[in-house]
Amino acid sequence: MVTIRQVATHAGVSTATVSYVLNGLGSIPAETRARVMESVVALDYQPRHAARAMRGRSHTLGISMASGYDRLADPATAEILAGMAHAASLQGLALLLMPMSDDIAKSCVSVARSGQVDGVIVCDPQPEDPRLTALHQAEIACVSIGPQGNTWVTSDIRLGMNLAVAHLVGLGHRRIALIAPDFALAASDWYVDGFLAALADAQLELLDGGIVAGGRREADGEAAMDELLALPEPPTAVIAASDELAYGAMRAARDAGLVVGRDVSLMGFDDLPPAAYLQPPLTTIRQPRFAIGVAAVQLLVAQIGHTNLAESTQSLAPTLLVRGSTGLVPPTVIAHLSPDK
Amino acid sequence: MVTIRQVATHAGVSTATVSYVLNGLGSIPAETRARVMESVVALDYQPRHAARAMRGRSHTLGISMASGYDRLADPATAEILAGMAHAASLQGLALLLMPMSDDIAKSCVSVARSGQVDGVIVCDPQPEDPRLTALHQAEIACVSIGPQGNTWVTSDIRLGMNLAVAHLVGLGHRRIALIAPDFALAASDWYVDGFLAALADAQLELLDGGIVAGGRREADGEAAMDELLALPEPPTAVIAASDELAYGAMRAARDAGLVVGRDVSLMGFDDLPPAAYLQPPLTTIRQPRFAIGVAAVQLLVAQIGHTNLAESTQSLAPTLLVRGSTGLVPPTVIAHLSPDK
DNA sequence: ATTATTTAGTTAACCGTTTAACCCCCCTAC
DNA sequence: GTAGGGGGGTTAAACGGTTAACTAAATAAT
Repeated sequence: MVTIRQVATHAGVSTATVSYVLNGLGSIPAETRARVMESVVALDYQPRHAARAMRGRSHTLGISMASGYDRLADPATAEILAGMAHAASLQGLALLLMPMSDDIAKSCVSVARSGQVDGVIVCDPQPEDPRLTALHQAEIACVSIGPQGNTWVTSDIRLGMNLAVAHLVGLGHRRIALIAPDFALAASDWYVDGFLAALADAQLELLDGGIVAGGRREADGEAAMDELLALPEPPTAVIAASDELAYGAMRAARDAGLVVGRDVSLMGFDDLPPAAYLQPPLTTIRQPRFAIGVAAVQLLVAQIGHTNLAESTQSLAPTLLVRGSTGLVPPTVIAHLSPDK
Repeated sequence: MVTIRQVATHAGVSTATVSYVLNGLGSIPAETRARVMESVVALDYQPRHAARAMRGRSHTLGISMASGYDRLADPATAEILAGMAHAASLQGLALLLMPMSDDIAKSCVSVARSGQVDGVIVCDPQPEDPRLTALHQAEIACVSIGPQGNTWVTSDIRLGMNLAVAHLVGLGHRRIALIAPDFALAASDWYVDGFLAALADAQLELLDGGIVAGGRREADGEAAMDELLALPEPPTAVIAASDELAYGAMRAARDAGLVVGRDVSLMGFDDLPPAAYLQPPLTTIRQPRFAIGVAAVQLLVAQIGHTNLAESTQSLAPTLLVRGSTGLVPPTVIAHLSPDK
């Protein structure tokens, strides 16, 4: 274990001087600086992180997952994490996957209060998430991935919905339905609001039964699609609020004897790995996940410096990915609709 | 900032006693212990991690990625990470995504030598990975994900190949080909060796041109499949060394007018998210990724305790997932083969 | 009755940095 | 000639725990 003292002795200076050189502080002439650096290299000195962190910050950001680390295995979460790791690495910050006990809020705050991290990124925040209230009370800098708390970053769902509807309208669709997301989702309202706003933008009316309760799993999407297809006047295009719902919807359409992309258009939302491999490949809205991770780190870093825990939020733009599951509105339906209007 | 001294004063004992109580050391009667704990709760005391880590260990494991954190976005990597996070959390250990500079080996070792982590898990180790040599030289505990270095954990590729071949043989296939993986992969030999051993087990001969150079990307798989289908006597079943290769192979088969699962059987290797959504769903070998992550943490923890950095390796069993892309050998081919033997 | 052991604690020396406060010397200005 | 002002350092006090060494009293063994 080489300590700063040994370096100081070797270079013939005091430990303070070594410290100043290493941190680029104080007024040290180039000659002394060089001598110190030589000793640092010669002894292969590496400052102890713990000793360093005792005074200043830990230069580490914590990541808190809701209820178990299974969520990490989710490709979407992984991509956000990759963005965070990238941004953190650029700033020389480390990312800590915080260990957690049964009481997640408690373990999350205790890790932060122990000073092991300078701030926390809260993933999958629930409405009234106990972690957020506890972190706020302990005055610990934090940002959530999703619209919850004071500082957060999320995907602009409304814009995404607008993109989706505009794409379908561009293909001639006028009867567009929505398979809604799990209402437990923090941003669930945004999907519906965005959808309605986009319809209004296109001067379309919401069709009867045009918004059907979805959920989270594939089976929910399947049931929802069945429901839509059973409508007296079924939609010609369907937007699922998540790719997973779309998987199920596609199966339902196929089981009903329809060719997706020709007889009925179907869109997903997320762009998960399977989307491009479905038959037909799924047209979907790609969430800017990597960018969300990057932004979260930047927001948190900004918050750590200044003590003002001011509100600060960021909505990042998703993008449209056109693949095979959407196509021109079927002529028969146009014929059917024309006299209708 | 509540310190241990304040707790000691509040409880009317010395700091040493508080420390002993908190760490469950020394001989402290229940009554004193209770008094101390009361003070801890009353003052809402939280020990500083840095101060603690100055003497003992940091109770943190480092994770080193090869060349950039993009790999984190890979669903396979994410699942391993989830396993690591799970196992670490159970032991009250935190996981640190180590920041890295241009010189990955250097930054990796310096984080470890600074004592910020007690050991390192090396992901995607390359042959002669500079991180491994540097870590070993610095006598830092480490385990790699993949067969490289002294201590590692990986999937039992040979067993997986055996499972795959046995499955196909069970369906009546005798002409089985392999699309080989990227030869830069540390375990690439295992795929070929395992395949050959499995053929031998089944008393089958390797057919001419039965192992074709693959690669890593989908396009490689497509080209390889084209090559196999152009053989004078093409195989009735093909094993791709990765799911991604299989995606391409499936496309090639379809483009050649074959129905996968009927005219030709195709297997993947990995079980990535899209596999179940291909048309037909891909029969594949599921890698025990979560378990690999768990095992890596356990191996590392074991190594950190004992100073003997003895070799220790672990191969975990993959499992067979039968889906739609494999089926009974086509009767025509059987007829064609029968007189041949 | 004396010695040995155990129990229940205390004291204080660390751990390796950072940094406020100080010192000394040389130079400049008045 | 002396006060003032930097440049170029040094000293030593934190920081907040842990833990070896020690003490004092109570109990057990001889």
